[in-house]
Amino acid sequence: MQKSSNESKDFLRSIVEEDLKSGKYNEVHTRFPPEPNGFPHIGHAKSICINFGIANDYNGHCNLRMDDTNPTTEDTQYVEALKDAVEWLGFDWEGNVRYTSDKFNELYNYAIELIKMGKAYVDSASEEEIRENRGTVTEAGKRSKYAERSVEENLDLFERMKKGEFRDGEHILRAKIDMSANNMQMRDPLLYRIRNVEHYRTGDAWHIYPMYDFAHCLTDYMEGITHSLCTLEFENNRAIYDWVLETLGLAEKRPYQYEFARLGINYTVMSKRKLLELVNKGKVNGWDDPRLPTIAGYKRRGYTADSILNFCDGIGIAKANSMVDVAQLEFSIRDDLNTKVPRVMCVLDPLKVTITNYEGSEEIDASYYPHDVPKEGSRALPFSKEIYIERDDFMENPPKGYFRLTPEQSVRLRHAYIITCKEVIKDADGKIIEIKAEYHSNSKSGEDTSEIKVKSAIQWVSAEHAKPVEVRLYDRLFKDEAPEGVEDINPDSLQVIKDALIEPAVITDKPDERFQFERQGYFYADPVDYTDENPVFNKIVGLKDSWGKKKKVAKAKPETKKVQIDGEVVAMSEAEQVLFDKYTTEFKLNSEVANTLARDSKLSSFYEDALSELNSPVALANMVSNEVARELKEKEVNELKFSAKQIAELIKMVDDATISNKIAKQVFEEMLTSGDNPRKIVEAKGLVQISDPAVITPIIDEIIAKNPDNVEKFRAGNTKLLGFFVGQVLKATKGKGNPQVVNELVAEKLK
RNA sequence: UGGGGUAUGGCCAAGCGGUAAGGCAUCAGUUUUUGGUACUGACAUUCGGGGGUUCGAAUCCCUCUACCCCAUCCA
Repeated sequence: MQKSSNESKDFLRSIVEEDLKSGKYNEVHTRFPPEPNGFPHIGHAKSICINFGIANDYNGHCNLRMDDTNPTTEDTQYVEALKDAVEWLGFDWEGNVRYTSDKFNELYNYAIELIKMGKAYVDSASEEEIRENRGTVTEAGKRSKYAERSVEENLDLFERMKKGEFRDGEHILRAKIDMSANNMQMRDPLLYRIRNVEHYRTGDAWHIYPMYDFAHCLTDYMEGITHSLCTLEFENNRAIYDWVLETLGLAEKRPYQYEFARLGINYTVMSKRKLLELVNKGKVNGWDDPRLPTIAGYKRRGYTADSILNFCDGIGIAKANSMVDVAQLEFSIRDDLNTKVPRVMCVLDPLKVTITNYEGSEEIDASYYPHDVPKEGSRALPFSKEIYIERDDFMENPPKGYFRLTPEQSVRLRHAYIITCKEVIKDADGKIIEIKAEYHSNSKSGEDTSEIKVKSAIQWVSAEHAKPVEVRLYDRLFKDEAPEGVEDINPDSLQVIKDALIEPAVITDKPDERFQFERQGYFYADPVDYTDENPVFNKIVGLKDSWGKKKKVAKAKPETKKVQIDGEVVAMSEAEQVLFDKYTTEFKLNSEVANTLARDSKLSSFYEDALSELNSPVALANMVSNEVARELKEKEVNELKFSAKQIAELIKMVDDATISNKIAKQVFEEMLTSGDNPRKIVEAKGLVQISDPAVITPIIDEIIAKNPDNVEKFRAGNTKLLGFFVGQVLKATKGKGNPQVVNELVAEKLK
């Protein structure tokens, strides 16, 4: 579904929309291109949502592509996990899964083309030499002595590489770009390496494999991708992406790469390396361990696809590295399950309660859903003399604000009766082992005439009817907000309760696979270990617990104010200093403007040119140091469509009050693109400013009449609204109102 | 240190010269037979710091600072 255009959209969608509108492409085509060398995690989910989501939003297509160019790490079990993840999230890759390995032939031919163009060469230097010759971030690299080989020799060598005549590492194919490029990626990047190993799909057909930088752009191109969306760490690689396509002359409807920030979540790790380590070291039970941020883990834990989708939607897409709070994810799943899932009762830490004045048993018809969830359904809930309640729900010496059962405070058994504690029985160590209580026969849920006021209703199960179940309680895997590695693991991340007690309907009727255990949280029947003999439930997420939170002492966080250090400004050269002095003393420019001008020779010469046309040093300086400077950042003076003389003319009109500063900027924008004379623009658009109060006042009156609320707010002290009114009036005059006059008049009127 | 990026409340995030959106979290209150949910309200005189331009700056200019990425025959 396409978002309405006034809704704010992320920068990627803005780009896509723009490209569609301009006709750059007729249709969007994205791709989700993981390497099948690990299990997908929630960061992949974000990428999946972006790529497939954008394709869906704009009626385009999205390919699922295995970027399988490195035979040593990849495996088919990972491609299955990847396919499963995309499918589970509800996306459709339309047709076959794509593989970069399916394009090995075409890729090889493109490499040959590059060699023939003299743009690629076979380097026979050792790995170490290549690294040394690459230089450092501050020093240029040195081109390999093999770079001068003839096209024929390169072709011959490359073919023999392909045939498997060499050992790993003996030769390598590189692009011939620029060994002194500031962008390290452009220092003759590697294109093909020899790998005498089997590829999980192509077997032993190949002895050479393309590198990411070579394969990715071309595969995108061959698949007809329009927008190649990847994470921030590939920003530097964009230059090669463009170089390969441009060099090969693949300009028509070619894809362009855009980068977004990868997802980080606190209290967990997201890197493949660290995830693999957790699995391999046995810190968790496999890739689908419910504590892991893998898709398989979330799935097994009981997260719904909808909750993941909503989460991804909620966190947005931007370019700032960020760390999302797990609370956001937890909100997504609670929010989703709240309206979907039946409520049942389960006691995790049982405390026996004997109801001394109750005999026999009965079945209560109890709704699965609370009053505010519009779903139907109920179960038979057995009640009897002996029940179990949660140990936490009784306290002999309660703190203030405790709502549950105490010797003095009665409590309701959810869906059943109110009970009152009569006796507390303890063992030799003083541990409470049983409560003797009395029930109030006229207090039954739904037909209560007892008029007893209780502060809460607690969960319980009938001792005789309850079923024992295993419950696995998960907490965050790491105790550190930004964990480094296994040393930060939370030792209590998994707690297994072997003998929890659950009401029978859950086991016998199986009304669902996800439940809310009332007052505790959401739970999921473990898809792997659950059997009728040994039911197992995973805790998905706890309910919000404002009581538990209240009990915790709020720890004071040390308020550390960040100290801003001011760095040293580079000193001016002598010539710059001379200019600066001249500007400040002779022309009376303020030091900031003088500084900007003096330090930039393009600006200062432009300024002086303009000054020779019009003796208005301050106004010209402001224009040049602010507006012109922006244009001269990336352009040379001769690339500008406007001249210093035209700027002088523009300022002349400001000086003689023909136009306002605001209009001057508007005219300047126009000059930027059209190169027209400012006077001509002003005349053509009728931009002469309106300063006559007689013209402006009625407009102000109208605006004031239209916005009574804001007038009131303004008069109540919200002086920021002055800007609002001035803006409105200016808008009404199409920008021609003299802002100073408008400002004064508005302020006067609003008094 | 060269290059490429990014800075808006505790965490995400809109905003593109005219009243600082929204979500999560937090704190109050109302409803409630879940200390859940729902609802109501509070929560940035200020946008990394400092200057400048402008009637008006988170938005334009200058400058400083912090953080991230790049020197794998990984992707």
